[in-house]
Amino acid sequence: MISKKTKYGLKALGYLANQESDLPVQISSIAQSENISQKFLESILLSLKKAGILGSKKGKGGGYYLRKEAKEVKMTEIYRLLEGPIALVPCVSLNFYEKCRDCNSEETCYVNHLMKEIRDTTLDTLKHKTLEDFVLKR
Amino acid sequence: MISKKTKYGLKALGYLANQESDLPVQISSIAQSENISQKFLESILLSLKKAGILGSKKGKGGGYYLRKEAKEVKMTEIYRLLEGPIALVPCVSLNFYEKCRDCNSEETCYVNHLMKEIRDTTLDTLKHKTLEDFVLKR
DNA sequence: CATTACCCTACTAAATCCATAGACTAATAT
DNA sequence: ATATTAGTCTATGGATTTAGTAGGGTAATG
Repeated sequence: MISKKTKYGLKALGYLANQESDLPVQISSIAQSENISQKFLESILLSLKKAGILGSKKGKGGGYYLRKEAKEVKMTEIYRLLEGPIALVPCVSLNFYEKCRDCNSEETCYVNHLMKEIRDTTLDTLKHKTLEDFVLKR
Repeated sequence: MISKKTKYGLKALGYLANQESDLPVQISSIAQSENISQKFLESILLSLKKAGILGSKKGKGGGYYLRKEAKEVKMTEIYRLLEGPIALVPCVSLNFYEKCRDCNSEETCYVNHLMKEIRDTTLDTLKHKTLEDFVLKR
């Protein structure tokens, strides 16, 4: 299960990607359209900005906007940024690896093997996705 | 990320599946071999028993044992029992479905579509797995 | 000067992980 | 038979972490 943070972040990014113009969109618009707590969304967008995915502009006419084209924004990047590891267990994570304290050998660990398989399949579907897949065809 | 409960449960089931004989195995043996807090493991095994996967025998020579053959124990069943939904979001869960409060249409929800894809792929790998896949070849 | 992002803090609520302690039950030894 | 012991059952509680909410103030921009 992913956190609300991730879900909201994805929805917000989708909303921005579906924008006609490149003008900044203010937080309140996104929050309202996507039914997200504005304050919570604030912190999410901020972290996306710090990661370089979003840009922002203060003052009148300000708001958030995508810094790259939608097809340049990789889904794996977003997911790892918002949610963290894609793997279901730290010991099979590529970007957030951690050794299990409770098992001495990963080679003989059944759980390890199974989780590796799952990681690979979800990674496979995520790898080929970008924000552009969130843009609705019209 | 799965919980420790799920991880420990899987490891314990694997341990039982790898047993030579059908004799009950006591909690302490499993806990020791797999480096799991014995008391925590107790509650996990109990829930597996209540679900009909494990049987138990009290008193001297007692312990826990598999009630079915390893290949009869489906991985999807175990996962749902220990961890809950396989889906990453309630609105795409088959067994634990819940409507999102924040979106009105699932058809036009980007997140929904993406998460459905991920669900299908992990379900695909889990579907063909049983406890037998945890038995080490020798 | 109005608008909007930015930043900080503190709180609540829930879940996770695990410890502790005792009750109960069945097999074994005497 | 009876006592003993190995083991499961049950319940509770607590420490820690995480998710999410809320408020209020600051800084930049038009």
